[in-house]
Amino acid sequence: MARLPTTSDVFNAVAEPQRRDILDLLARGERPVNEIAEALDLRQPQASKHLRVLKEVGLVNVRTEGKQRLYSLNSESLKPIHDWVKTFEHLWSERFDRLDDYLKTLQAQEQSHEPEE
Amino acid sequence: MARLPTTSDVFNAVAEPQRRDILDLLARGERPVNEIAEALDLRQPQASKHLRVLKEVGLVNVRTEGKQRLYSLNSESLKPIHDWVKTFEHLWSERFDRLDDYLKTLQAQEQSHEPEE
DNA sequence: TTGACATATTCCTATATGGGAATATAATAA
DNA sequence: TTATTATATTCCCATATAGGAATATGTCAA
Repeated sequence: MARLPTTSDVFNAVAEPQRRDILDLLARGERPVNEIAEALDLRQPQASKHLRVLKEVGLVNVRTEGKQRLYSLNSESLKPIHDWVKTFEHLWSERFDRLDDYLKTLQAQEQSHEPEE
Repeated sequence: MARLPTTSDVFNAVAEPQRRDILDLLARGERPVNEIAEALDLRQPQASKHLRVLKEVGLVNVRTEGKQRLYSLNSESLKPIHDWVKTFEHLWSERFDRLDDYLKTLQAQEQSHEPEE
């Protein structure tokens, strides 16, 4: 049934590089649409469209101030990605190498106690 | 020009939940296609297709053993996601609250030294 | 060779996309 | 009101899906 919509979750929303760029920019503070568009070399309508997706998945907030709409980052919405990818961290990080060795040692000891499966 | 292909990078590849499930499974060790399909309640062709995408972006490796093809996780390919999302960590993590406060204090002191912008 | 098992590929289709262009809506000022 | 500025939406289209179904390829054993 085709690919999941970009608005289905944060994973799909941030798959688009320009939307990640927007989040990177907003990490430094809230900004109006035009400033976002200019900073990232986007046309205004495309910026608005990307912001709509980010808004729908909860990655940004908006507030109106005069004619402008100020978008800001809602960084907590990135947690699901952070949490997921973190579960793999120990597989490559040196920081966890010693823990890895230790766990393997424990496992080896257990197996030596129970030879049969 | 339409959405980026799922094979364009790891961000797009892992946007599909079932592909994340496959990676979660492979984190516990290499497995043949049929076992992956069965464990995740997928038909074999769909499993093969997802594995093809994961292979193309370097998230998995394969080796042939008899009739089987054993897929394994190449966790380092997840680093780009890990690194990116980590840059936002301090925005929500309590672990960084004190550092945040400290930096704000520093900033406040600097501003008190240079009242004019 | 033939058969059985394991995996990959192809064809089909509904669906959603991102960009361009044009236009609509909103808010303020004159 | 009208003009101006800021933003959002709509219409268009080329493109890429993910799943189902069918089939092709590969590997081994008898």
